[in-house]
Amino acid sequence: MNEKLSRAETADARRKHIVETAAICFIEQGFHQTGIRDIAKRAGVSLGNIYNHFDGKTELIAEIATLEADELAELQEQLNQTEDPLAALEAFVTNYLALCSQPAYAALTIEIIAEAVRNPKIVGGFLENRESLIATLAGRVVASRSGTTAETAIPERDCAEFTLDLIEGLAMRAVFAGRKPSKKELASLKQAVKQLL
Amino acid sequence: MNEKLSRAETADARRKHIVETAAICFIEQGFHQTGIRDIAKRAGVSLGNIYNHFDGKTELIAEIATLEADELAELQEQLNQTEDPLAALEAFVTNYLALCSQPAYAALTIEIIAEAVRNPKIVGGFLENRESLIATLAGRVVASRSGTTAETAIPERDCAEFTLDLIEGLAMRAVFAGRKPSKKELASLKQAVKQLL
DNA sequence: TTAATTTGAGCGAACGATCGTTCACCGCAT
DNA sequence: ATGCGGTGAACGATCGTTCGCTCAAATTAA
Repeated sequence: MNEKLSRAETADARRKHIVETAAICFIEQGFHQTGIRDIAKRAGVSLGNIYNHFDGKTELIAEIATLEADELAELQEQLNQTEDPLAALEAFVTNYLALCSQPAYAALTIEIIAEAVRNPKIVGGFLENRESLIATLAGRVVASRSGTTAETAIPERDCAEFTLDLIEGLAMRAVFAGRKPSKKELASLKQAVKQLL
Repeated sequence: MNEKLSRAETADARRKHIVETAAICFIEQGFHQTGIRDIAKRAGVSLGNIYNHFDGKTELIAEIATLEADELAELQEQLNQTEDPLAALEAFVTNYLALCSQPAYAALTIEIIAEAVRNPKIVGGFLENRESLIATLAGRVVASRSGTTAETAIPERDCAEFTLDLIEGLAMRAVFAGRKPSKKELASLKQAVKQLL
């Protein structure tokens, strides 16, 4: 193919590389403890050049936030493709827990949340993807209930949110303790999700 | 009593006042966006004087973290004093949700967590109090189960953690949306907690 | 095709602001 | 007289961002 990359291609690659490097820095040092110079140095790029690709520091974390949110889309797809709703839910719990339990993912999430509190721009696509995931999840919840109709059941929307809460909470505790969730904890989690249905 | 306060008394009052002012600043602007000068100015205290009372900026957020953790002790007491375990749990859910739903409390919590990731000193008393609360909660969980013995039940310790996860998750969502949890949400939450038992 | 021109990636010094912290000094309570 | 709460100027470092510049690729004109 093309041995030489077009200008647009190298620019895109550079841009991507800068974002990834920024993510690494934010994970290791935190958003506010990371200077543009740190990112530039680590990415092997000049200080000023970063401003040729990004409006500023905020756009960097915002872009990372959307990248994180995009990972939810994959989980959502798997959630939809599995026919048996209960099996789909079980697999989702395992997969989403595995994602949230990654120290790098957790660290980034915390930085993003802390920043999003005061900067609505960052929340951007993040909430949209999550909202979409919640809706899908709620659909599977209601599907898994067919047959056992209890009129005291938790509204499926709330049930979906609670499921995410449980997964994220367990993951956060594990990450803070510097370990992966144990099999026992995963079993408890699956049990809890089942009992919420 | 004493019209004039002793030197030690005024010093303690000053210290307290500085911590509270710092908390306000951290809530409004975030930890890293707040300068020592901001705190000094707002507290009506000289810049250098803050260093007569605190080692530095980190000690301020650490002290705030312990203050936040102390609020958990009150909830724990209520949890123990109510005889009926199920009623105690219901009341706890309501009270802890109310606490976590306060925007100021939530904002501080996020700042503390984000900072605690890279500074173990801050976690200090925070995790101890939480651990104690979890233990108490687990005790009430097991008490509320007496009579209905299902051998598939979630371990009480996990059940206690899950309960906190649900409360905190719901509260965080409400705060992020700029509202209080609705009565419907509270009802769903209580229902969910019951189903976890 | 070649020549002229525009475009934008890439660079690093420089800017002004602000950061956390220290310091020498002051004055009152002990 | 001693010590400590209180002060604010000053320090060195670092911050995010801007600026003028170079140069090669892309585009247009010839």
